Amino acid sequence: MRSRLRGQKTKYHHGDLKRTLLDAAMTLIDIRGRDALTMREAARRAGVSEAAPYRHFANLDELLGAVALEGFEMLIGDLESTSSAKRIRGAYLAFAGDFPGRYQLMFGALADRKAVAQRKEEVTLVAELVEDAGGLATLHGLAALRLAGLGDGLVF
Amino acid sequence: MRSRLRGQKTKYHHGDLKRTLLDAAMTLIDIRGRDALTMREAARRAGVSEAAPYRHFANLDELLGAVALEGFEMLIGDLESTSSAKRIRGAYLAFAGDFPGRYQLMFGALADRKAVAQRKEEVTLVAELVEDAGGLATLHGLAALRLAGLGDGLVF
DNA sequence: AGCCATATGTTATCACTGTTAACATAAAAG
DNA sequence: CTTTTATGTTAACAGTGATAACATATGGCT
Repeated sequence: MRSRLRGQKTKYHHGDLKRTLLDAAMTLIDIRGRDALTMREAARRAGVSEAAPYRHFANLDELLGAVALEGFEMLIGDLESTSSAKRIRGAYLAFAGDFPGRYQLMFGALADRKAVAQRKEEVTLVAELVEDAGGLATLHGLAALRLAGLGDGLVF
Repeated sequence: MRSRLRGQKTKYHHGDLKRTLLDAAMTLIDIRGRDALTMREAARRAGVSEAAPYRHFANLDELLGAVALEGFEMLIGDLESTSSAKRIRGAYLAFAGDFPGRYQLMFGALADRKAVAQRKEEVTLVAELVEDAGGLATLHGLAALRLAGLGDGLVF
């Protein structure tokens, strides 16, 4: 009967746990870095038990993959809604700067081979979108070096 | 008295543990990836107890930093002993391909701020060495995307 | 030579993590 | 309403970084 009440806090079933976990994961990864994202910490932030996430993500890699995928959707959206080459370049670098953890995850080495394959489509699309704005290799190099704190002296 | 014997296996003191740990770390990181390098696994490979490494490296980050530093020395050596722009580019990409884990560590995000600062000198030197060979940003972008399994379609 | 400070090992021990199994409950389908 | 299924919980396991307490070499000093 408790479940009939509309108070969210006492529900046995969360209702939107997958979404909440993803949000928590993205916040953690952007604010405190990739290593700060643990399955258990995401669970804590979502207010569920430490094993609950495994009903929605088979393992940590899968959660990381989901975060990366959402990142690509965001980035592609940003790039597609931008016109000039200069602005596309700006949008690309802004995304990397605004969501550093997510960005590193998106273009970093993934353990899971399936995730790498899936990611290729998105990366190919991104590469096409930035082709006239410097090219993916150069933009990614710039973004990655900046995020590593090594981009100060580099000019484009 | 046991110590007088020349048999290496029964020595209480290892004699060259720091070097051995570094070698084990580099092997692990290149062969099985960054996550495969743990303080304890390095200790096991060196044949010492799991706490012994802490006499030589305050923590895992310091060990990672030492690996990165050696990587820079190697890379800089490679680049300095190469002449034409084309060959420099080749040497750069070859290093990244041959020592993927080390490369990602060298140019990846580091938690330790001190390590980032120290690394800047090396990176600046590398940037100068490859300036006429495409530039660091582009070369790093290419190398990083390749290591992430995303470099197939990219041309330079 | 012997003595002592120091460097370098070892053995617990702690808190935290990923992950799974066994169990509990709510929601959905019949 | 009953049964199945989805989605939680709790308890456990092994592996990890790290530290403290202890043990043993090593090298300098007299």
